[in-house]
Amino acid sequence: MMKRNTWQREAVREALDTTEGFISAQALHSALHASGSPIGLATVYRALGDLASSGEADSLQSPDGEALYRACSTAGHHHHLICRNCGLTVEIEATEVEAWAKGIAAEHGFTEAAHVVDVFGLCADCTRPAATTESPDRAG
Amino acid sequence: MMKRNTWQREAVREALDTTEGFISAQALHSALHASGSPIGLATVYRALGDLASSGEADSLQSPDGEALYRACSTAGHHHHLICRNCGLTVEIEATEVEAWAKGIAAEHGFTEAAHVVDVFGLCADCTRPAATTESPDRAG
DNA sequence: GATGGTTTTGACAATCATTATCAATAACAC
DNA sequence: GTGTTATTGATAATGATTGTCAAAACCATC
Repeated sequence: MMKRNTWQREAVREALDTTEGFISAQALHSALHASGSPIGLATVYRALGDLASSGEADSLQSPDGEALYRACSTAGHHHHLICRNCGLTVEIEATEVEAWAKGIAAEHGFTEAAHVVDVFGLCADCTRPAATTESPDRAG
Repeated sequence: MMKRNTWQREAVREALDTTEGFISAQALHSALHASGSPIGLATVYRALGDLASSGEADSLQSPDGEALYRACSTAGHHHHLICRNCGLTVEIEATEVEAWAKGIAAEHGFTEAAHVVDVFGLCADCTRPAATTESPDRAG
């Protein structure tokens, strides 16, 4: 089975690149449609899945059980600081946590330890009280 | 609205208590049915949700986007070390990580930081090469 | 123990994300 | 250009979860 290059796959890759934070497959599909692309939903799912398994994107599960994707520049292992209001995402390195995870795992006899470490919060902008005239938009 | 005690809620609490690792709502419902309980699926979902929000159980998203629950003895905030093969779960404290998460969040202007920190690996038993005569059972 | 107000239950429909299906299409080697 | 074959996309199917609402259960009270 040889991989072929299609404009659809390119479109997904590009849309992901130009997206600030994490985005769901559904939202990405909507965004593409809004830009005039007739790409199909199933194709977006497939492309995102491919991107994720090839390491060009990384994915995480939102608290709602939705799969979220993001283009990641850093090829290596890293984590995220995500604003739960506007979706702003900061890639963070977690040297200490890596060490900690490895240590904890070893301590309990575990091997091949992988870990899920993501921090959700409110970014500086979204921290301003909602009582103001405007409430920040939800990214999507 | 006053909470009432029903045998259903007790059944869910107990089933969760006697379960080794994390379990999904569906699986817990099946288990209860298998034990002869006529409890409804919706009720199991409700009970688990209540248990989770009252802090008596904690929940996490499986890589498949399923919500998994587990009775937790430790009332406070803690994390998990989970065997991806047999489901064995160890509750761990992560003082360092708490501090780190708070620090990272503050450093980037984030507030109200919550974090998802779970370590998946192979426990000591499951680490033994699969080439042996027996392969360990998958917990369910 | 019976009664009544209110919560809870449960069968089922509805919703939502995701995956499978499969004929039509498009990419690539020649 | 031609043929082979991976890819697409509309839609159905799946599977987890939530909403609905009348009937049943809980519990304070008599």
